[in-house]
Amino acid sequence: MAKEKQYWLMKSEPNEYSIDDLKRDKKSGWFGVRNYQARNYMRDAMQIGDLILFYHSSVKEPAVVGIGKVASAPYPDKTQFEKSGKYFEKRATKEKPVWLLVDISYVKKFINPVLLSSMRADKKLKDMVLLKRGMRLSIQPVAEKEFLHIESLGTKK
DNA sequence: GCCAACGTTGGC
DNA sequence: GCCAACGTTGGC
Repeated sequence: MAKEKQYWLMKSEPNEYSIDDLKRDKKSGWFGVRNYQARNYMRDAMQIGDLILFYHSSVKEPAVVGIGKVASAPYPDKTQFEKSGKYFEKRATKEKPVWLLVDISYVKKFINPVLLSSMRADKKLKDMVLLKRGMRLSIQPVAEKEFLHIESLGTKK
């Protein structure tokens, strides 16, 4: 049941977890997602090998800053069991976890961050989920042609 | 720091 | 099951 490769965009605040953190760690669990739609993408849709646009949000110049890759099957987010942590989920049990996540591995950091403002101005990206009004979902599907275009913008000298 | 747009919660 | 109130996200 090998499906075609899929593409995603995942937002992170760089003071929480940045592309440089991922570069250092090589691989990391995507902890702390507490939105059902984002969880469902990780739990039901993502496949090992899918590529990720790594996006920095809540900064002066929001931008896609690099690429990652889905590196695991979904598994329970351990932070939901940490009673004193901010991600604690009282409805969750070990048998029935509420929140699942996948591991993301580092692929590359862009030479040129692709700014949100330049993506908005780019006709080729006019249908991107990210650019839709009111869109704040932290994990979003990305079309292949959008992914390839952003990758070329980010990596060209 | 503001605030629009969403998502979640909880009373009824 | 509705919906008002509240909380959060995230660009500006």
